[in-house]
Amino acid sequence: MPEPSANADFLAQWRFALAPYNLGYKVKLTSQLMYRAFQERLEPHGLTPFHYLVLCCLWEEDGLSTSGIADKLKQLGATLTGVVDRMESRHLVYRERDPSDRRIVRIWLTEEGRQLMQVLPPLGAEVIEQATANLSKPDQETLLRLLDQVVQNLL
Amino acid sequence: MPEPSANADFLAQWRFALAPYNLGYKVKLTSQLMYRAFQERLEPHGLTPFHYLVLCCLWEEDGLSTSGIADKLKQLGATLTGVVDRMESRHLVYRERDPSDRRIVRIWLTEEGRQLMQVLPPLGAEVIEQATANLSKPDQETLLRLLDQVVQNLL
DNA sequence: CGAAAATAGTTAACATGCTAAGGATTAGCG
DNA sequence: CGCTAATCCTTAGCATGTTAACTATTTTCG
Repeated sequence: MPEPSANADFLAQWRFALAPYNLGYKVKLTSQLMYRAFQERLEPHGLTPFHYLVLCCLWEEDGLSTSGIADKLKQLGATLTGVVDRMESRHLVYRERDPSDRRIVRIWLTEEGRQLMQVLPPLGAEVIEQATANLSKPDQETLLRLLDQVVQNLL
Repeated sequence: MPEPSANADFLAQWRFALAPYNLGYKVKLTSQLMYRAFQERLEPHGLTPFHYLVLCCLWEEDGLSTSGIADKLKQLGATLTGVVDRMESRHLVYRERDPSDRRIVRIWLTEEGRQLMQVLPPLGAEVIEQATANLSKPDQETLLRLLDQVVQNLL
C-alpha cells in the first residue's frame, strides 16, 4: 500500500478528473437537480420530465414517428417505446401504424395532450428561472452555448 | 383546436422552455453523452460511471459511511445501497458495520479497488478532453463555475 | 426478380435513481 | 430511566436508459 502522501499527490494531480470536482459529475448533478425540480411541478399532472420532452416534439409537429422523436431527442428507440407506452396509458398520445410504410408507428396527440401545451411550458420556465436566478443574461447564453459545444464534441 | 398560427406563436414565445432548446434538456443530453463516453472506457473494467464516483470518494477517504458517500455525491441512501451491492459483488469494496455505532455501515476499498486509482482517473480525463476539445481554458472554467451556480440555486 | 441489407419498433435484462416504508440503533428530552 | 425522535440502512416498486436480440417491413443491389 503506497504511502498516504503519494496518494495525496496523485489525487491532487488528477483532481480535475475526480468526483465531485470533475465536469462529468457537475453536469450530472445539475441535470438531476433540474429533473427533481421539474418533477415536483409535474407530479400534480401525473407526468414525468421525459413525457414533457416527447410532448414538446409533438406540439411542434404532431404525428412524428417513434424514430423521429428519438432522433430529435437523441435517444434510443427502446427508450421511446417504454415512454410512449406510459404516455399512451395516460391518454396523452396514441399510436397509429403508418399506412404507407408499415414499419413506421406514428405518435399523435390526444386532446388532453394538446391542451397541456398551455399548461406545462410555464412550469418548465419556472425551473429555468430558479436554476438561473443569479446568472446574468449573458452568462445564461454562455452556459447554453458551452453546453451545445460539449454536445457537438461528443456526438 | 386552435389555429396552427396561434400554436406557432405560443411555441415561439415559450421556445426557451421547450425541448430540445431548453436548458434542462441541454444539460441532460450533455450528461448522457459524457456518461456514454465514460461508460465505453470503463466497460473493459466491468465498471459503470457511478462506480467511479464512489471510488473517487473512497480514494480520498477510505471507510466512509453509506450516508457519508451519499452526502458527498448528493444522492439518496437507497441509491447508494444498490450501487454498493454491485461494487461488493465485483470485489471493489466491502461493507463493515461500525462497532461504535451499529446503525452505520462503513465502505472500505479492497486492494483491487485501491489499485484502480492508478488506472481510472486518466480515463476520466480523456472524456473531459474529448468533451472540451474546442473550448478555451477560460471557457472551461466558466462552464464549471456556471454549473456550480446552477447547483447552488437548486439545492 | 429475388436475396441481402437496412430500417422500424419491440422485448428482455440490467443499472441507475426516485419515493415510501420498515427495522435496528442511537440521541435527546422530560 | 424510559419514551420519543432522529438517524442509518435496506427493501420494494416504478421510471428511465442502456445493450442485444428479435420480428416485420421496406430498400437496395446484382
